[in-house]
Amino acid sequence: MAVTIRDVADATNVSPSTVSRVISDNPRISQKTKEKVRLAMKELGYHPNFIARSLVNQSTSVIGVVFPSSGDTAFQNPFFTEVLRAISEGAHDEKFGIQLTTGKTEEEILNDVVQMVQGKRVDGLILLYSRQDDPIIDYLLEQNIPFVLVGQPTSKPDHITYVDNDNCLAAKEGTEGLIHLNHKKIAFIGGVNGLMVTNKRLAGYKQALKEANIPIQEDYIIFDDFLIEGGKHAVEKLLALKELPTAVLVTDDLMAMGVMQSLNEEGLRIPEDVAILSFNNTIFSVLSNPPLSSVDIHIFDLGLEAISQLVKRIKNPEEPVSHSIIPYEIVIRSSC
Amino acid sequence: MAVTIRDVADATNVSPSTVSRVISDNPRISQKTKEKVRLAMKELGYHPNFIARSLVNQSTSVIGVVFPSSGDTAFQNPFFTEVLRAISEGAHDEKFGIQLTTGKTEEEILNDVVQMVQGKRVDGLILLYSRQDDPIIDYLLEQNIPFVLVGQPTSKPDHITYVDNDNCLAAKEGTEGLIHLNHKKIAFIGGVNGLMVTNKRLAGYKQALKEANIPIQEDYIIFDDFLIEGGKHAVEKLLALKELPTAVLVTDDLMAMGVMQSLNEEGLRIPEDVAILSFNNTIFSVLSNPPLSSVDIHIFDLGLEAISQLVKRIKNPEEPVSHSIIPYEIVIRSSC
DNA sequence: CTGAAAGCGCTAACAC
DNA sequence: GTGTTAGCGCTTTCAG
Repeated sequence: MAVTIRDVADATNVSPSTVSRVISDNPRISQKTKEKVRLAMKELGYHPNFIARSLVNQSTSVIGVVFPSSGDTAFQNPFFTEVLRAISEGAHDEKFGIQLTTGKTEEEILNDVVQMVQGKRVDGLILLYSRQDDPIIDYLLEQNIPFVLVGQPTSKPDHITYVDNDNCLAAKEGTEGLIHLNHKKIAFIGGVNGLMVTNKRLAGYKQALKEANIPIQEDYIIFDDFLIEGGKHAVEKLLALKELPTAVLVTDDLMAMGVMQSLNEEGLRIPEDVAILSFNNTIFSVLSNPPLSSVDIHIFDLGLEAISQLVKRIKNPEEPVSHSIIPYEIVIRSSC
Repeated sequence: MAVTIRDVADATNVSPSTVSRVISDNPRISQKTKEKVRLAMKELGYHPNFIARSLVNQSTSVIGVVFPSSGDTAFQNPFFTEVLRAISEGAHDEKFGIQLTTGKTEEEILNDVVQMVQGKRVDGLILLYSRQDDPIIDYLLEQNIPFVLVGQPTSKPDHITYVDNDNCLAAKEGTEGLIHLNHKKIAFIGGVNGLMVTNKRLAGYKQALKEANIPIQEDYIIFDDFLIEGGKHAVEKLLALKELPTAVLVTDDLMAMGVMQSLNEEGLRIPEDVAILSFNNTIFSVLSNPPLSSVDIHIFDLGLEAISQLVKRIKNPEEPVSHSIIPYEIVIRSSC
């Protein structure tokens, strides 16, 4: 059995409450007692039991991180690992632990979240995605537990603290860039339809075309998974059309890798035959051949801001809802 | 305040212990009572408090995952995200939660582990690396808490359950492959020196050379980080030599990417000028140009086996130490 | 400055 | 079958 506060108390002839006060460095305890107790703690190898503390404090100093329902594929995408890295770093600085959801289907994940929240395992959560009609958001709102969304909510924005880029503007600016390069036939390859980030970037793409008086062609708009395979499927669909686009806006580097591979297999040159502008500026954009032009959305900052907002809300439940917009920048390499 | 077992008891005119028994589906409770209580639980929105349960059970159903001290870089390397994915999947099936270390230095990580263990936050741990003189191993052994090592321990193997590949054999076989391709000048580019995986693969490399009567050339043996930069640094060192190797064994795909980049910049062709055999067979080996030949160490299986062993040991403390060796296979593409 | 006592929410003997 | 009681390890009034 582990050594408890009681053992320390007995060893030093003080009461458990005194030991507890020494742990929290309560100023009303004499220096002498503190030293005596601390010595005993060291000698006995005492270490506070967080579970017991959590039970009385009703807080665990652990935050939950919720992955999208394609969670098993998410680990492949540097976007998620990079936000996770930032969250991990921020959590460490704030002395919070992090726990991950492990479910793969939407239902399992909701279940994970309920376990975390009702089981009182976490003090707050960060959601790494935003999609339409997500019951998790409603649940969290209803439970009134602090949470931060990475991405823009589809509804009730006034009640939800989120951290995001201006994805609409980023996509618009990116598309305009392609237009300035004299492209008129520009395709859009986005992640799963229903994801807010996809919606927003699509909106920006359409705006840019509209303002340039380029008609929007629905079969140039394709949705698929944030994976290499997703990019490949998208190209297949484009190849089936009678007229290939001369440029594509791809909303994820990993997808862009798939797009490039498939184009290569068809003997199409990048950027001569098809120009590509991608998103996320991950390690893949540097490694690919040719190196990808990509919108750097500052993933790490997104994560850091999310954890910082969350901790703020955990510490002060009255903290008003806030919306942080992280700047982006377009990094031009050789793919457009 | 959340609804407790007491509230449910009051609402149904039974005692708290009865409610507790209903929760655990104790067979000695009458069907009628069970239904009555379950109905009340539903109506009141009762959900068990895991923290309270953990306190009395002395177990949390959470396992800790320990990242290497270069934790911030680990997230970049698909090896770690892939084991994590497997662990996540296994943990989910076993109804365990997972918590990650967040520290970046060795000291911080040891600290994280102590918090998890002494704070009774986790029932067991998985270490994602094995290096020489790791105080964490000693600590865990001393605390007598279940843990599983992914990799081979540097000492006390009889007391440590681990999951690994036969890295020595894999490297030997890989090197032999290069030798069969008529290479005599073969370099070894490994991860940080001191990591067990590096040692083992180096040993296999040396064995193969020895058996082929090829003298071992110390300046062909280079250690660096499991990162693109690591691979680049290694190439710099090789370029400084008077005689370039005609083949290299690189113990990680990400490093191999750096190696290839640097070789390309020097105008050296792969595999004509320098052949490459890499390790891990991650997404990078497929994406690179030319596609990398790589030793597939079955990362996912490594993770699954680790979590399965850990859970076994958590459920049965008497479970004897076990050593699992996961098979590997060499996947030949175009880099050698 | 320190101690006694209550209680966080739950489970597990031990009764009956 | 079900209730009573004690206790997991800690914090926090309330006394003194």
